[in-house]
Amino acid sequence: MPELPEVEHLRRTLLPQIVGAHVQSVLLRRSDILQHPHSGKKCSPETALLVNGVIASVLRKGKNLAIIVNDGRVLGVHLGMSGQVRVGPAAENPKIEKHEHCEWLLKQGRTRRRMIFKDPRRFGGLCSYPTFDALEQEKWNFLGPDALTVTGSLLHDRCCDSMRPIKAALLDQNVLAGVGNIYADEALFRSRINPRKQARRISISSYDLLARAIVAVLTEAIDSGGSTVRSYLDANGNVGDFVKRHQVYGRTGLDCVRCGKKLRSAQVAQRTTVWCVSCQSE
DNA sequence: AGGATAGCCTGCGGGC
DNA sequence: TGCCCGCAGGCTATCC
Repeated sequence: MPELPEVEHLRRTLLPQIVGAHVQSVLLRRSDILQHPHSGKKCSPETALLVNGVIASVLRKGKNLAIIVNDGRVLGVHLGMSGQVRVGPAAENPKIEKHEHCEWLLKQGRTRRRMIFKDPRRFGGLCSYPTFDALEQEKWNFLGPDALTVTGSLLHDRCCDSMRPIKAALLDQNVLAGVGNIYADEALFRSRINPRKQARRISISSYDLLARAIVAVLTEAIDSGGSTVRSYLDANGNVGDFVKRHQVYGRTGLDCVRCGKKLRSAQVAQRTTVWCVSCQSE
């Protein structure tokens, strides 16, 4: 389940493969994965999917990616639960896997590559914008600050009136962009905060610990290539290693790495949540 | 109006 | 072996 570290690692592995490449053609197998936001003008799938552009940059906010071409067009990419973007050599008869909903032919110098968007569960998708400004005004400006930039006071300001459990606030992309179920549990464990504690009852000093824990765990996960729980692969098709370093996520019933007590799990904010009752008493 | 809930969707693993 | 069911969860729409 791609969260910020997986999307950021994907971005980094994508950059050397696609920046500077010319988008020669596109094949959209499922048109319903491509959205044109209502306030934007409709255009052909080729225009929406960057055909004839030269890829200039790939940006990220939270779990969202944006591929930008030299004439200003932008393609928003969201991986949802099971989305993948992969780049490989352009073969004569490429082996088409199930759920490869879109594929691009890229050319850079004499090198031709094939980029694919695959998403079995289709919680993800592609979204076309005429400009980066449009993407910001229609989507990114509604997100909270990117989780890699969060500070204790920022988090406190955005949560201190909320009656919700802190975990629910962390998962809300309008509060903070990029944290999902895995890294919410990991950061709460590191900062010894009970995931069910009401956001407004958490002290400023605990928010400081929490913000530091969020940045630390996300940074470590990016460096490990993300967490491959089921299906996550980077642009080159490689798995992420961070699962080995999960301290609570996926460890229900196992011993707490800090105190040795059994970790418990329950539904919090409608998500399976794992924590240590003994350690996380803040 | 904030917060809880339902529904979207497929793959996989456990139980029988 | 094979079927069925439950679970996984990011995000939006809808309800309370």
